[in-house]
Amino acid sequence: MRDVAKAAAVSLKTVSRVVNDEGGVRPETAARVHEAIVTLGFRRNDMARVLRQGRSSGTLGLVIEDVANPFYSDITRAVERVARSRGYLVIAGSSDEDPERERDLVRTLCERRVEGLLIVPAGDDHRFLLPDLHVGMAVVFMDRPPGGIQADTILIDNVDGARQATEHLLAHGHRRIGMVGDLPRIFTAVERHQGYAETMKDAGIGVDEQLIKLGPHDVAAAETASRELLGLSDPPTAIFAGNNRNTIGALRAIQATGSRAALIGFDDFELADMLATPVSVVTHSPAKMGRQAAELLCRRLAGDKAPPQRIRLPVSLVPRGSGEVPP
Amino acid sequence: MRDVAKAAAVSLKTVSRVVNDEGGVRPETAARVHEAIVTLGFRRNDMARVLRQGRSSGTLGLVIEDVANPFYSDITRAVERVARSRGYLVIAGSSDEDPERERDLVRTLCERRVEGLLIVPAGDDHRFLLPDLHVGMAVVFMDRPPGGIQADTILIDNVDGARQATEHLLAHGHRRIGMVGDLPRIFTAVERHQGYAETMKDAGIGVDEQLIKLGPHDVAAAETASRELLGLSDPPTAIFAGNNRNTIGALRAIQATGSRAALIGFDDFELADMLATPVSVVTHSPAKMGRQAAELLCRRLAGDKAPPQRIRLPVSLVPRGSGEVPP
DNA sequence: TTGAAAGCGCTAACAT
DNA sequence: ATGTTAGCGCTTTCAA
Repeated sequence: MRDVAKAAAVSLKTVSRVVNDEGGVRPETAARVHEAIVTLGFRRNDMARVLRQGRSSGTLGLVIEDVANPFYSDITRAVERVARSRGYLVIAGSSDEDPERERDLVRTLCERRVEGLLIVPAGDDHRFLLPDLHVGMAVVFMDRPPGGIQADTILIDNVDGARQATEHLLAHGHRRIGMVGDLPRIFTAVERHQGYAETMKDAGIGVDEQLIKLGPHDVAAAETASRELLGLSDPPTAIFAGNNRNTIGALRAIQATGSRAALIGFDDFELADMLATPVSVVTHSPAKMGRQAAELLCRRLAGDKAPPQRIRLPVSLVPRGSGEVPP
Repeated sequence: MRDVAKAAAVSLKTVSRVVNDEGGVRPETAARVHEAIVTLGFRRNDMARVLRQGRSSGTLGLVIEDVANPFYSDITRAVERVARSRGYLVIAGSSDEDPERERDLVRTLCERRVEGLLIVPAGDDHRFLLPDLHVGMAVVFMDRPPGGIQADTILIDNVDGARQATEHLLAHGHRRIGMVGDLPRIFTAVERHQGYAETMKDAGIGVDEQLIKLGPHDVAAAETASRELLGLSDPPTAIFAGNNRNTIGALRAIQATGSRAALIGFDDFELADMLATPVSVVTHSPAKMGRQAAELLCRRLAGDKAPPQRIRLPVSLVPRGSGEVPP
C-alpha cells in the first residue's frame, strides 16, 4: 500500500480511502491511485486490516468429522451458503472423530480469530472452550451436544426416529430385530439405540444383546457386523441400521449373504430408492441442520443474547420396500 | 498478551517466549506466565503473528464447484489431509460453476493471504491471477486447465475414458449410442464428448446429433434429457453419461421408462455395484487428484521452481453389467 | 480534499 | 535470563 501511495504520489490514507470506497477523494486522484494499484498488482492485506479494526476476521470455523461423508458435506454446503450470504468465509476441518484433533482444530481456529464456530463434537468435554466463550466467541453445536458447557445446540430427534423405525418393523410382524450402530461413545448412536431398546421393551419383547452391534464406524465394519448378525443360528429377521454408513454396510451384507432380512436405516442416502429392494429410511435434513445452525450463529454474532437454545429437528419414516419385507 | 505480561509481572517478550516455546526462560517464570495465560484465557492472535513475521497465513485456499457433490468432497478431503500433514488449514469455497463467483472467491482468498490456491476453474480466463502469481502466489488447477495463464494443472484423461466407454459399447454390438453430458462450456464435458465422437467416427458410424444432449448439470436435468433420448422414434440402445450427476439421471430415466438401454457412466459412485443392474463406469480417483494437486502445491510453496506441469491421471473401465447389456 | 501520527498484537533484533 | 524498541500493513483520529 505504501508502494501504491508512492507510485500515485499521494499519502497512505488516500490510497486507503480509494481502496475502501470511502469517498472524499477527487476523481482524478482516485484514478491515479487505481492505476498504481493495477500496475503493482496490489491486494489489500486483510489480516492487517482486521488487526487494526479490532473486529474479527470475517470467517467462521466449521469442525466436522469428515467432509467425504455425505451427511457432513451436506452440512458443510448449507453452512457455506448461509456464511456467504452474510459475507463470511468458512474454514473447515475434519476431526476424524478424534477428541484431541477436535481440540487442536478449535484452538487453531480460535488463534486465527474466526468469529464463530460450528462444531459437530467428537469429544465429550468442551470446557476448554470456556475462555473463548467468555471473550465473546460464538459457538453452535450440531448433531451432538457439547460436554460440560452450555451452548446453542441443534440436534435431530434420534430417539423418535429409532422408535418409528422399530415400531414399523414390529408392525410388519418382526420380533427378532437386530441393530447395527456406531460407536457407543457417539451421542447419536446412544440415543438411537435407546429409542430402539425402549420400543422393543414397550412391545414386551425386550432386547437380545446378541442382536446388537454397536461399534462399526465405516461401511466395511458395518458389513462385517451385519454378516455376523445374519450368521447367527437364530438370526434377526430385520435390521435397524443406525446411520448412513451402517445402512450401506448392512445392505451389502444382506445382498451378499442372500438374506431376505428387512432393513430400515437412519439417514437417507442417494440412490436408496433405486436399489434392487429400495431402502426404507428414517429421513431428516442435514442441510437444514447446517442452515439453522449457521443462521443461529449469525444471529449470535449480530448480538442476540438470548439464553442458549437446544433445538430438536423432526425426522420421518420413508417406507420404500426394504422395511416392509415380512419376517 | 500485554495483559498476560502485566499479570505475570514480566515483559511482553517473555510471554512471547513462553507462548512460542522459545526457551531461555526460567521454569518458575514460565510457570507464572502459564498461570496468567490460563487465568486470562489468552489465545495468541495468529493474524498479528503472521503480519509481523511476514510469512503468510498457513492457509491454503480451495475453490471447487460444490462440496455436496461427492466428486468434490473427495477432493476436499484429500486436500485437507495433505494440508493438515504440512500444518496448513484449508479455506474452501464453492463457485457454483459461476466464473464471477470464482473470481470473487479468489480475490477474497488472496486478500486473506492464503499461501497457495487449489482451483477447479469455473471460468475460462484466469489472467486476473497474474498479479498474484508475480507476487509469488502458488496456484494449482484441478480437473480443468486455467485460461490465459500458465500454471500447474492436474487433469484426468477424459478423451481416453470416453473412448474406452464408447469402444466397449461398440464391442458389445451397439451402433446407436447416445451421450448425456455436462454444459459444453465445461472442459471435461468437451473432452469427453470429443472422445466419444472420435471413437464413433473411427468406427465408421459417425455422430447422430439427435443422440447427443450436452447441458444437464444436475440429476433432474440429466433424467429429463435421457428420457428425451429414450423417447425418440429411433432411440439409442446405449447411453454414455458424461459424469456422476448425468449417470444417475440417465439411470433414473432408464429405470423409470423401463428401457433396457445399456449405460456406461464417467466417474464411479457409491452403490453403483449394488443397483438392480450394476452400473459400468469409467473410474478414476478424485482423491488422488486432490492429493497430487495439494502435494504439488506444497512443493511449490517449499520453493520448487520447475516449469509448470500438466499431469494427466489415467482412468479405467469397470464393467459391472449395465455396459454389457446387448442392443 | 488530503495528510501525519498513533497503534492494532505480535515478533525480530538488539540491548541489558 | 529478561527487557526495550521498532515495525509488519493497515485504519483511526485528528489536523491542515
